[in-house]
Amino acid sequence: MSSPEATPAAARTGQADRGDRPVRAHARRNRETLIAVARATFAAAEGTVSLESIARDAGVGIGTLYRHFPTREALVEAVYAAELDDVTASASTLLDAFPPEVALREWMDRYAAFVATKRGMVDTLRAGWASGRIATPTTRERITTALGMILASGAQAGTLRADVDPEDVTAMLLGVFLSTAASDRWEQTGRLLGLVMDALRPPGARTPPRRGGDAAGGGGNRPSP
Amino acid sequence: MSSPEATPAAARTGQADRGDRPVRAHARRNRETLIAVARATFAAAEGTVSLESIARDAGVGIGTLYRHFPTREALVEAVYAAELDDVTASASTLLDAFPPEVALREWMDRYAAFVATKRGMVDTLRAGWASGRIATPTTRERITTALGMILASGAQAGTLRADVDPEDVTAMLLGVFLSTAASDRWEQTGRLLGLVMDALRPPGARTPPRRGGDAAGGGGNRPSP
DNA sequence: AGAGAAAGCGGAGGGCCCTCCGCTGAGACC
DNA sequence: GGTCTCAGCGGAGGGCCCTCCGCTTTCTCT
Repeated sequence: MSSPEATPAAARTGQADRGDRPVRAHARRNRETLIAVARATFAAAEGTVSLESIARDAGVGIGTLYRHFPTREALVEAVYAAELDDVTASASTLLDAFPPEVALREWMDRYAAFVATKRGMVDTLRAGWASGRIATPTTRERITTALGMILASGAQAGTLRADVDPEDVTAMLLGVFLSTAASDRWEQTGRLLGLVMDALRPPGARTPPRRGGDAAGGGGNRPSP
Repeated sequence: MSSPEATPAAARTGQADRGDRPVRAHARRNRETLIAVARATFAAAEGTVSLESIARDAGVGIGTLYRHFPTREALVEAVYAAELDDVTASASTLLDAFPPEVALREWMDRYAAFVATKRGMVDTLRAGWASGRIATPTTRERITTALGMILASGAQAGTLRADVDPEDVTAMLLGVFLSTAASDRWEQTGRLLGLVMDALRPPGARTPPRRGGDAAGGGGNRPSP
């Protein structure tokens, strides 16, 4: 995802390529092809996906796939990270539109929906999350940042606790997804997220009736998709 | 332990029931050897364990291992289930000794500690939990039953919510373990269990200062980044 | 005791994972 | 353009997973 290495202004070749060409063109293209094929394959497949089939479909050798993505997790994370922007970006959008505690629940739902579409890679994603191999520096941090923004806003408004570490909430969410997002336990995911919400409200502010709509003045189930 | 149907060890009693085929003595011994070897190997190993090495160490062919345990999960669950009794049994013991909400937290801690010792099989356990392949009929149910006992007791005492499904709490716990029990995030596990406790208290009964910036009771010395 | 049946055994085999390494050709420099 | 060089390529190879099937051993019945 990043181009760390910096070739010292190799720009002056015949055709200037926007000033920065650290990687060979063909290598970059291979990488992109691999991600594209992987995304499609992961989305289509239900169970495990063979990396060799991805390499084959992308028209490269298995060695090339492993050159670009040293582990299965690396490839999965690349696909996952590439699509995560929508989720993280929606945090501030939601905060503009709703009070923090409503925005939080809504954001959780969106994240859950996002994860639910990752069928073909859930297993790997799961293993990677759990072991910290995935998302420690990159992805998880982005999630935690988005989450932290909402939590801080709610803390200021007094509708969310101020004494929780956003990282703990991230872990909690991943845990909920890990334990429910695999099968068809979609409603259970919703109930568990409700429990998480309950844990995040300040002592006095819990809404007694649990089922139904949490309301809070704005309709528990948001109108948006 | 499962032991689907244990015919009286009619290894070679003169008369055996004809409707009911006893398991051959040697087959049973093989099964037990496999579980014993697997338990030792899983406990010793840190990462993934080769099933072929288990079969080899048990002195049987790989085919025999797969005959007894058709999937890796089946073997892991057999080992796991065999040691689960201590945990489930402790539920009623704890209820005798403590008020329900204290017993609940204590029980969670014990379960967490138990899972934490399962190092060599966490990955498989995780995948099995998440997919429902493990523990759906057997193990998970035992956990849920133990948990339900504590929850019911707390509900009656008014110190725990009455409107939560024990199965949801089981899923929540598994989620917490799934997302933290892998690495050394032991203290995070504690904090997350604290959040779960908060979610399970009835609206009025939350203890305001207890957890938070500092820690829950014992040694939450986690530095927040 | 002897024989027949089938439960149970073991390992070959095919597929996937990931590593390693010799070769090719893109790009830099002349 | 021509040459040099190493980034990048591809696939062979070793290990593990799991299946399949012919052979062995145990148990039952006579």
